[in-house]
Formats: sequence, C-alpha cells, structure tokens
Amino acid sequence: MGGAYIEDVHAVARLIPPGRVTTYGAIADFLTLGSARMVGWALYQGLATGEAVPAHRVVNRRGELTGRNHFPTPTCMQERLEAEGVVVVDDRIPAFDECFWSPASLLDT
DNA sequence: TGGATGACGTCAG
DNA sequence: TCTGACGCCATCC
Repeated sequence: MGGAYIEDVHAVARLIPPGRVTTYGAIADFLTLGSARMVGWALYQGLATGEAVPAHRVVNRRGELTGRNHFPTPTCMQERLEAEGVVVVDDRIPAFDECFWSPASLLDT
C-alpha cells in the first residue's frame, strides 16, 4: 500500500469551499497525478474507508455528477450540492462555470 | 506476474 | 452534442 496521494486528494477535496465544485482533472493536474482516474478512485477509497471527504464537490469536466452511484443513495450527491446552493439539473450543474473552483487558486492567494 | 477494472480526459469523426 | 478509441496508473484477482 502506500497510496499517499490518496490523502493528498482528500486534503484538496476538503479545501473546496462550500457551494463550489472542482473537477478530477483539476485535482489531477494540481497533484500532478497524470491521470484523472486516480482522483476518482482515491475519492472512492475515501468513502469506502469512511473518511470525511466532501466528494460530492468533485465532478467531471462537464459538471456531471458521474460519481453519484458510489454514494449511499444516487441522489445523496445532488442533495448535498443543492443544500450548499449549487443548482443541479439532470445530474448536471448548469452554472458549473460559476461554481467551478480550482485548487490552483490556493497558490494565487 | 499479468490481465482486467475504474467517480476521467483528450482527440477524431 | 454524441460516440468511439486510446492513454493514464494504482489496485484487485
């Protein structure tokens, strides 16, 4: 084992401000994982191990809630986002461009 | 050891 | 916008 990058992904996920979302690619690029798949997999491990990771704030590049199937309920991810003020329609975020948050913004200060 | 798998991304048609 | 194909890399069996 030694999946240290898993903790990195969790750390970045916790840095996502409420009401904002980010993408797998953004995290993958920020952590230089090289593959966005690793991000989704790492987040899945977080839920599987019971880690407190706001994985619902991580969506794909098109703003689709592709990972909702891994939550306790298919609507859990959507309800959590809506509770934070993120509008979700048809498992998608129409205002994704406005809600998008990049981990790179931490460096900008 | 090696093939299959996966919460994706990018490119081409 | 959608579909199909390839790459990506760690983990599972």
